[in-house]
Amino acid sequence: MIDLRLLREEPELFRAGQRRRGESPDKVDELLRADESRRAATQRFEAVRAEQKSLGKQVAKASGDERAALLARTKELAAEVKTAEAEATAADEALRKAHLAVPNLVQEGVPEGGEDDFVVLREVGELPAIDSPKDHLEIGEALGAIDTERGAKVSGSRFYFLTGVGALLQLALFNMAIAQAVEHGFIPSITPSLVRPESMEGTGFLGAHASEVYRLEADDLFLVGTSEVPLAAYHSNEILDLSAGPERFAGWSTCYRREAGSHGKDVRGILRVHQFDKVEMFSFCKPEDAVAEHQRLVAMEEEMLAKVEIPYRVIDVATGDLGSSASRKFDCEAWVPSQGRYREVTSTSNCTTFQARRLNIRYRDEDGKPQTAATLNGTLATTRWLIPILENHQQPDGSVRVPKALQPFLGGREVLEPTAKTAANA
RNA sequence: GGAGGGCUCGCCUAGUGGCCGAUGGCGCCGGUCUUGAAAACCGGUAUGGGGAAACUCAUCGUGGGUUCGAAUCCCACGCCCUCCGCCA
Repeated sequence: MIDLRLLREEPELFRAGQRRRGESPDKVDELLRADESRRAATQRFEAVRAEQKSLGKQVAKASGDERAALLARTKELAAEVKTAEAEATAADEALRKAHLAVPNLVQEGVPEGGEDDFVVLREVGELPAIDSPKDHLEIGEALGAIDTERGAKVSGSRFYFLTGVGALLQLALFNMAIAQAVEHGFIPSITPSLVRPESMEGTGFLGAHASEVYRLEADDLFLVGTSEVPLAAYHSNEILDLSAGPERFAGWSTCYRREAGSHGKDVRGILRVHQFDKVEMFSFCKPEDAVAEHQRLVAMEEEMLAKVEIPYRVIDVATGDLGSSASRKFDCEAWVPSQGRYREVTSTSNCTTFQARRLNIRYRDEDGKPQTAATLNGTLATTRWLIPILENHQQPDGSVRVPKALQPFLGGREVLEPTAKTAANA
């Protein structure tokens, strides 16, 4: 939710923001009107309510004819109050709807356009020279690491088993991510994967992405698509102490996505799946620190990518491809040799105060007054990372070299060898 | 699945129809005292909306109802806790 005070003062700022996103500025004007009629309705209600209260006090003291006369008047008022209140409530609801419809203000400098109009900020690392590279699934199957056939048998398409070194590799990667997060002052956390509707709603995932979300109808709970949801909701309706700096979390959770509308896209292997694991960073900070915090999160992601020795590029996502909460988004895309292109492996968004306003997350400023906090999120590692790791480090004999930084987390293993016969096939 | 208890201002708590936005304690902030601190004492200390301001309105888990008037009475729901059963 955007800042209504700022909207009243500088509506043009938000109209321009809508145009930059490629959306109509009409929503901004609708919001302005809703805001105005809510204030008018509120004032009408408050006026009659104030009268009712003061007359009510007189009734308590009065007696006899005086009391009877007052009662007659207050009875009329009671009806007026009731209608005025109903109108105020309706105006409130209308404002809320209009408020939710306006996305966050886009940060200065974000490239304009759609999905393909991102700007490449930098490319890091040398692309490996691999003759006819095998893809991650072929490598993974030879290593006895990935089993999509049985995943499909047991759970359906876009499901998989990680087995043997596949399971170990993911655990190693995630442990390395958590270790790095702890080293940088993030609070390691393991979060719920099922959340209540208000948590889902508060983080904005029931808006445009509602069809992406699994819902357990019998219990009215949602399966999260990212631990951003529980981490953001963690401090909902709280006033934080940010005097010592941002509060940072690294949450490890399983993530679930319906992948509705992506039928036939990226169907091979584990690139696009219904269930995966992820370590997600999440920061609560003061709004003035958000831009610096965003850079910090990108730096964390790049540190991880450097550790697994994968070539990547960082892109500045264009306005039309931003989520409604984000003011700016940087993605890191890893080189995938079998596809000869970069694929997204991390994404970090600066949500400024947009998400926190909706979740009612505040902090106290120097004067002790509550102010809306800023929130940011970013990926530190996911199951998808196994793809560039396996592919970039594949060797002609079918083995896979383990990046140095990862070796301690794999019991010192330097190479993953193919198994003639995997345990699963035995 | 069954039975019971609870939900009030950071925490604990008082409050059974008007004098209640709400008591007291703890904590926190400021002051007095002190070389300094502690103790003691004094004062302050919820959030949001509207208003230039004076001020005003809302909020006692949520939503409805009764009433001129509800933290307080009635109904429904939510959540938390305990016990029993079942499962792990």
